Amino acid sequence: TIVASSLVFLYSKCGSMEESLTVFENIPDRDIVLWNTLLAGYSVHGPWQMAVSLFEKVQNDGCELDKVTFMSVLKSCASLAALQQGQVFFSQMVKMGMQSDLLLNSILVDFLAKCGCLEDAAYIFASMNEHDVVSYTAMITAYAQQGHAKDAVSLYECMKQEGVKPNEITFLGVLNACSHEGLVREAIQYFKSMRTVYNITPTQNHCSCLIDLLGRAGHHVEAMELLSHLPPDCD
RNA sequence: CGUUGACGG
Repeated sequence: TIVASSLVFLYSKCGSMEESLTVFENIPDRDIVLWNTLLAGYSVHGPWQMAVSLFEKVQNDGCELDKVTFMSVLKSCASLAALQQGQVFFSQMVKMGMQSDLLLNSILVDFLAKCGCLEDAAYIFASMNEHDVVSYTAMITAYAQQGHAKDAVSLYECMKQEGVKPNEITFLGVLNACSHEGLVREAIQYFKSMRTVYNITPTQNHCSCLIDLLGRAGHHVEAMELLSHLPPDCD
């Protein structure tokens, strides 16, 4: 059973969900962690609907739901933009008296934002008593994706003031925000600060984002120049 | 003990 559990983990980790499910079903005594392992696999690799439909079977199997279980299904609902389904999970969570923590709140922010409920996401974010680079980045990315570039940028500034260091994913959100708003100067400044302030090497994703931004703003010369400095295997 | 969060065009 230990070997089988490890297999479920490994298959789930690498996205071989059919194999994972096959092994899972042949394990006689499944506990909540094993269920969570499977659900987490579906929440990352899909099909996300599987996480949702398997959820009700967890309790039938005699396992007690925990935070990790809800994280997986809420994450799946986020990917599906399934607002109502996610709200059902959330209210069930509240009814169970489960207290939300930093990770769960980050998922909630992401879930609400992906469902188009930006205000609700911002409300949850504001109500959190603790933030880290992930929760900030989730909110910044949410603003950026909905075209609220200024909110994204100002939240980024706020994050720096709080002493939270941005990472490469944060910058993708910030650059994306600048792209929407045509904030060329700011984008270039942020881009440069990645190296100079945070010792982060920009990836191809960052470069693509910046090139796209420059192109959209009509700065084709600069865009071409940046392109010429990139590794040859760029898209 | 093993399972959990943010990823641009």
